[in-house]
Amino acid sequence: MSSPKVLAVKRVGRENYHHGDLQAALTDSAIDLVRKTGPDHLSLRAVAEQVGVSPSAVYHYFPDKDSLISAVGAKLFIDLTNMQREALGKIPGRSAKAAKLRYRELGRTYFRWALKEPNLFRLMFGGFCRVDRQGEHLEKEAFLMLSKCLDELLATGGITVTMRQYGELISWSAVQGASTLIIEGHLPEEVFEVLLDGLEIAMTAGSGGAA
Amino acid sequence: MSSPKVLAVKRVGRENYHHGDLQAALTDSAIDLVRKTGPDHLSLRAVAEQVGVSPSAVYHYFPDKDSLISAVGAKLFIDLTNMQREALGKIPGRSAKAAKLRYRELGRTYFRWALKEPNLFRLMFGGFCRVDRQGEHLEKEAFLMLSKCLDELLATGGITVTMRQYGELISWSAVQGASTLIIEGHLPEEVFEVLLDGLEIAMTAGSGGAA
DNA sequence: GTCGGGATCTGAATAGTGTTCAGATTATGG
DNA sequence: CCATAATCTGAACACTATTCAGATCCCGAC
Repeated sequence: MSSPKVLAVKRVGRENYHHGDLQAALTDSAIDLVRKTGPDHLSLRAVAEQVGVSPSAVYHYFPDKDSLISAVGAKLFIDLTNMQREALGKIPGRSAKAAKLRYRELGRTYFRWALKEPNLFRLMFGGFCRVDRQGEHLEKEAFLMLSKCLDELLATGGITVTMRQYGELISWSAVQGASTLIIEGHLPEEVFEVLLDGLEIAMTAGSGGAA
Repeated sequence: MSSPKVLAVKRVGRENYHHGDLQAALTDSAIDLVRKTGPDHLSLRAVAEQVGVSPSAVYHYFPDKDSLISAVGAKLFIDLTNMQREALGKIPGRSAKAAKLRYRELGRTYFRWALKEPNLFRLMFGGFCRVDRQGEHLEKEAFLMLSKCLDELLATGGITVTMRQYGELISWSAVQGASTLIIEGHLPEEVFEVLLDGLEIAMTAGSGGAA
């Protein structure tokens, strides 16, 4: 994800002036720096330098630093949604077992993302980027993947009718919360799988046993 | 909470030099400014100015700005824990109803804190402050309040034996996650009560009905 | 009392930040 | 091929964190 190709694709001509796609190069570089330094401590000048451009050039594509950060946030939400979609794609089948696997993998993907790139996760959910129109649209897709997953669980008897209506809310909140608490050091890493066990049991509401 | 007394308690003598408790005055002022500006965008110089002291004076009490922020974080965790304790104190009784009320109020207190002071909440859980020894001790107290609450729920039949063992994890994660998602604008404010309903039902695992 | 030592705070300086803007550079359409 | 628009630079401004030599004050020893 997030374009592993070379940053700052320059044209052939002179040293700088008009290189290929500065806007994307800037956000890519910003992601790279945020990953290392954290969403605070991100320097607009460092981003410009890494791309090989003057600081003021940034202002032709973003009105200010916060807008650049918001653009980064938008890109990260796209990346995460894509990973969720891929994760689901790798688990086919209409069985109850497959449905449960998909549900867990949805949560794991979310958590793995947070654990692998805590600083990017902090950028997304730490009040750094203001959500906009297309952000809502994207969020709707991620939400729908979860909904569909829950519908399949309901159809295969994986969850009760009563709990189905709380499915999205409880699942998303719990996974989001556990991810935060773990990367901030308030809970040990191992508890996440335990949480998934607990969620599964809670949603089945007495029809199943222990993990 | 957090000492509503006048900031920057000065001694009688000259204008500045040796005012009462600079360390506390600095953290109080920092809290005040973070509340308005957010954990990023906090200026050490602004803190110093609000207290009426030179910027370099800060470095006699904190090695750097991050340490000041960490101190603020520690204070906020104390405040939140105190509010939880107070909330529990206002709901006495050993009945099942009282136990459920206490459980919900614990979650509501957490959420109300986040909703009332989003910037302080972000400071606490946004990777700004590194947790230390006494922080762990404090966290243990908050965790124990939740555990006791769950024990009482179990004793009064409010939750199942199976779910009891996941109680702290699911509750804390879900409340933490929902608070984050709501203050960041990914979920509407009203869903929090719905989440509490869902949690209660999930923990009772089929023995109860709808809210 | 007063005098020295230690704690406390100041002032100035350094290096780095976001942001603005006049102008230099380059690409492109007529 | 040239004018125009898009793109980027360089220098400037106000602000930031951080350091350190020295001014200031409190307190205990004489």
